[in-house]
Amino acid sequence: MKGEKGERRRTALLKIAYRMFIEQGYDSTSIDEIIAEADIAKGTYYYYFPSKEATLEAVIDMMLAEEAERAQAAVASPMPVPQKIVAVILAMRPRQEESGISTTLERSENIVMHEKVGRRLIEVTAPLLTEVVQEGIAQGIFECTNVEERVRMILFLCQRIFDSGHFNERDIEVFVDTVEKTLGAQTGTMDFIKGLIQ
Amino acid sequence: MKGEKGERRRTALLKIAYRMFIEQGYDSTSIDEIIAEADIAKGTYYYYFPSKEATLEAVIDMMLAEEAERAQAAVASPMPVPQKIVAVILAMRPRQEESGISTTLERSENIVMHEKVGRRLIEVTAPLLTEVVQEGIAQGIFECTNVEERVRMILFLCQRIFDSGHFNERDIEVFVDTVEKTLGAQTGTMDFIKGLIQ
DNA sequence: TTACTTTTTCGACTGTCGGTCGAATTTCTG
DNA sequence: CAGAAATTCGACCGACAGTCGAAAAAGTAA
Repeated sequence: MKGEKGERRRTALLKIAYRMFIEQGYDSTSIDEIIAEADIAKGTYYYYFPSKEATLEAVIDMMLAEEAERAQAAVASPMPVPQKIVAVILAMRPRQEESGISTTLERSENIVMHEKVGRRLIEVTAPLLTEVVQEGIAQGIFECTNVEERVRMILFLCQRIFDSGHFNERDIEVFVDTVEKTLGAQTGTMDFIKGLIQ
Repeated sequence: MKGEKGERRRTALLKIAYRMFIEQGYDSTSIDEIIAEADIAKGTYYYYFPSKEATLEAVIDMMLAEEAERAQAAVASPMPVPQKIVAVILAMRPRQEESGISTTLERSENIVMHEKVGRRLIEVTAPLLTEVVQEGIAQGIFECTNVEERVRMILFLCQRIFDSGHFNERDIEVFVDTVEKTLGAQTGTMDFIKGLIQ
């Protein structure tokens, strides 16, 4: 009939899982390791999570929540449109902790986690960026139809850029060019993106 | 000092693995199932493949080989440029057998396989399409720099379209529009793509 | 306090799976 | 035919996700 103590334990487990998933990757973190770290029996773990994958899902929610909040705040603020775009794109960037150790390096593993984070990130970010772009259209900076689809495409490309070693200048140049053209912006309008990537 | 009989067994195993990976997905196909199907002892299996993942790699090679050959032939032929592009894009389309049962449906599993196939497919296809686009530039159909990067980006988007349920008309319209603009083609030049997707 | 119900915890156990290994068997070679 | 090399075998291992019944802890009502 309670649940408050239980919630705290769940959160604690979530934080441990979060850290370990980021440090060693999802696949190579075993439940046994998590419960050892938490000093907990296996049954207890499965009292709070139905499966390992459910834990990953919850961890991802946790990761995205803060980031989404920050991006949302930026979008709602009275910033100029280009700066809002920067804010949203920055949210797409892999978190420092991640890139530090595992995710970036051994990305042939961790595909599952990486993919899931990516999908969710786009889901969260797309409506925000759509709003910004529509604001830009109202201001005459952009000119296009099918905003929603264009935005999703841009975010998708953005993810690719951040993902693997696709970091050379040419790729970025093509990306910026594509963004400008697909949104119907004047050439050079989006040049500032180049700066914030490297 | 031989290897001919051995090669045949390897190929047989590869074909079994290929079929089972496609029918049930990579993750949910166990080595035990494969060797049962092949009526082979486990040691024999590992005499031919160092690991399950190596088998997947080999299977993917097998899958891509034929497709790449066909695309290559089309590119080398004296077709008009647009038709060559069709040929390459068709090669990106998920194979019928795949979409039939597992890969498309339960794509939350099979991520590993799906991802690997995707990467390899782009690796194989990119140089071909680059060649075609350069031919198009020579003919004045396209006009752009950084062809290699643009092509990779297009293939990437193409994959996304075929991937998940991103199949509505608007997405395709945006895709076609982006391709035209990124290659510097006249509006409408690439409209034929719309037809060949649905 | 006591008697009870509910929530939480425990850890031994199971089944599956990828991979190993040494020995047996077959095939090649001189 | 003898010895070497290639091939096959299957018992075995360790790791791991997940289960289960029972015990302990916490809550409730008298």
